[in-house]
Amino acid sequence: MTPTQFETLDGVKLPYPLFFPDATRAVVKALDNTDIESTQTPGILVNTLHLHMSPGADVIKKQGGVRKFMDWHGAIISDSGGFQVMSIAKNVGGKVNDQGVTFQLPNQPKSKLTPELSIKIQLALKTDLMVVLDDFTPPGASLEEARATVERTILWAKQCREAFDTYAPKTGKKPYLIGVVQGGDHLELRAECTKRLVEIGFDGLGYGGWPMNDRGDFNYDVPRVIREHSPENYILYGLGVGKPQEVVRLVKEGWSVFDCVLPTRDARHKRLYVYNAKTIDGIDLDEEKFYSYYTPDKEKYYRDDSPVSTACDCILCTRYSKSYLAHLFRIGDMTAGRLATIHNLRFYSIMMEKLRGLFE
RNA sequence: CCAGAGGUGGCGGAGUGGCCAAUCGCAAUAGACUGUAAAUCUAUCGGGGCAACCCUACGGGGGUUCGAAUCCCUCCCUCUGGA
Repeated sequence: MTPTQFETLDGVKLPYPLFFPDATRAVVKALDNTDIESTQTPGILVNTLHLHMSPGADVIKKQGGVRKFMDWHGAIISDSGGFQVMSIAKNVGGKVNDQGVTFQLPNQPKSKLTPELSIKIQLALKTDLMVVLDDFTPPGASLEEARATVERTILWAKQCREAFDTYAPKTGKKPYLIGVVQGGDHLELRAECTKRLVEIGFDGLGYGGWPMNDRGDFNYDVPRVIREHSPENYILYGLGVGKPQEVVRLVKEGWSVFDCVLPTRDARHKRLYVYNAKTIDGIDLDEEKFYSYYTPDKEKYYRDDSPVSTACDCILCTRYSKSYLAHLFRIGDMTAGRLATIHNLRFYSIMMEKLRGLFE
């Protein structure tokens, strides 16, 4: 049986599937909590490494966890910093070895992360779901390179499991602990990695990072293989997944948790998602093209007093016109990014509501 | 009327004899963005062949020169100060 509900540390139960927008540094860019709540977003994701660097786990621990720190009432999950192993340590500055990772960004203090420290920080953050530190397999990695990252990922996964069992509270609800499958495009390696992680034992498995092939197409073989080798009751989590159609398809294939920067980043970058249907009831996620991109600052919208979408009940669509939004983007006001982000998050939450039927 | 300053591509604004179809910024158009180094980045941006080419272009007209947005003459217009 695929799990049907996600339980927070406070005992709040949320129905799957769940999409958590990224609040990497304990803030969804351009929004405050009342904005996020208005989009009916059930939870958010924060990042271990970023919060470790600022304000520091001690600051947040002292205040009782991120939830209290930022006064967020929904679910809150954390990423380990594993993705930054690739995006920062391997690309910009830093070192990776079996002991852990050091990160060095220009004009920033050096920062270090080990599997144990990542878990300790996440426990201090008091998130509802946490992820093991993993060694990212870069896109296009050879079998040999991929195997090396898999071995290190397994090693770290064991250490994370041990750290979790040692330091997690002995009583009460514990956070979910998620292992991460690496292995790149090598399916047999993905399968092996999955099996070995299951052997160690987790509440679920995640994978992601850069799930596209060379042509930029989403590779659905990888999640399929992971699913085939995972126990029925595992939470399957698409880390950093994905575009709307990708989320829809993975939900249909049994994946239940997602986080992604796309809706929020795209919003700030003037890409809004708009359902092709005229009303919310009319939305059909089974249609091949169920949505379109809307670029808000085009000249042709300067005088358009209609709403961005009639198949949306967000603040932007119920209150403001295309013309007003175009104006806000044109003059570069922050409110443009805010309204666009609210809209895109509502787009995703509507999508997840529609997908809920598949889990009942 | 006199004295200064100036008129450059949709706009702002460089360029003062050839390397200028003309730096750059804005606007416009197209694209990218997937466990956030990102309110970012990339490309195009006079017309046509869409390359090595040709045409129309730097207020109008005329001239000097092998060659002018750049020099000279003249006209028109704008701004500032003075009668």
